[in-house]
Amino acid sequence: MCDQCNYSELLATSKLEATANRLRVLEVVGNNRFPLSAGDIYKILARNSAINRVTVYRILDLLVGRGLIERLSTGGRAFYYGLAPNGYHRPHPHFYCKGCGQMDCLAPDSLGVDADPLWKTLPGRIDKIEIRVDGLCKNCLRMQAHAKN
Amino acid sequence: MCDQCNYSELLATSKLEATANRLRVLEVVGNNRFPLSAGDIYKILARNSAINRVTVYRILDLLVGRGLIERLSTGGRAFYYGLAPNGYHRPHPHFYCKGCGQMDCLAPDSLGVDADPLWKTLPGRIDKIEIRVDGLCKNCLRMQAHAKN
DNA sequence: GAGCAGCATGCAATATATTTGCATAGGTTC
DNA sequence: GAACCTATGCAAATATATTGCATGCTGCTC
Repeated sequence: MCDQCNYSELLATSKLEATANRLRVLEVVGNNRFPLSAGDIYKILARNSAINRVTVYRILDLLVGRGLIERLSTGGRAFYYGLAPNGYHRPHPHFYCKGCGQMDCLAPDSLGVDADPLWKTLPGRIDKIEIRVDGLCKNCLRMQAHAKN
Repeated sequence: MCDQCNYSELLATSKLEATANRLRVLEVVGNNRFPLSAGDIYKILARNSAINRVTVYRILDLLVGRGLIERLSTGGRAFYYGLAPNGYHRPHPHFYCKGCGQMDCLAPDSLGVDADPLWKTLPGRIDKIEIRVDGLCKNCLRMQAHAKN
């Protein structure tokens, strides 16, 4: 969720025409407090007005390419999308619940990471460091406990 | 790659019958010095003797379930499989080259991670922390530089 | 040894997520 | 207004993974 980001402005900054569809996609991704899958985003958008699945994929690719949003991988099969780190958002790890498939953002400092040694030794280019914590969320944990009884 | 793991023993420890196929899958995963996709594993196995794609998937699921191997997600669409951390292998991050799709293991200490704050605050169960560094490997970097000239 | 249960495997079909090819519609430029 | 560019839509294709059902093997019981 972002209260400070102005989405049309973000698009403009990236030299992208702010079409209605792009704005809607960016809003859905940006206003959600956890990352969503392409399918989720499509469903949300389609509730209000017609849009094609493929258009959503294309816009997501475009926005990822311009660095406005980031593409996260999960323990599952689909990619998830969230607002990319920028002036208002520091990079942060994510928690993926294997029970319900829900992906959550963790606080940027919930995990101390020191990447310096890596930058010094890796003989390639580093674009991004993705950290994902897999497990069971509080709810699924409780449900599992009940199921056992 | 593992010189110290005895694969039949590993299977036995997990109370799994050491069928020829399971051993072969485990060997391919274990003897490779970087994680492989299910498709890669299938292709390697099929070169030597007949095996069904589905059997490979099922064996991989089984071995992941028993914690013998681990399933890694990439920036791409397929899962990759590597020997799971055990007495001989410490958990370690991976490097995924967006250029060639190659996934490599990084040294366990290449990245300093302090997960304590997380364990204390997260109201759920943590099974695994997956760290993936995305970028371009040395080779792809060079190729890209050439392409520009 | 016949019958049966359990398990590993194979084959075909299906599901899921994503991508591609091609057509159209709307604007911009000459 | 013709040529062109870009965003979008629709249908089909692709890649990866999963499911359902059939087969064959092993060991067990009677």
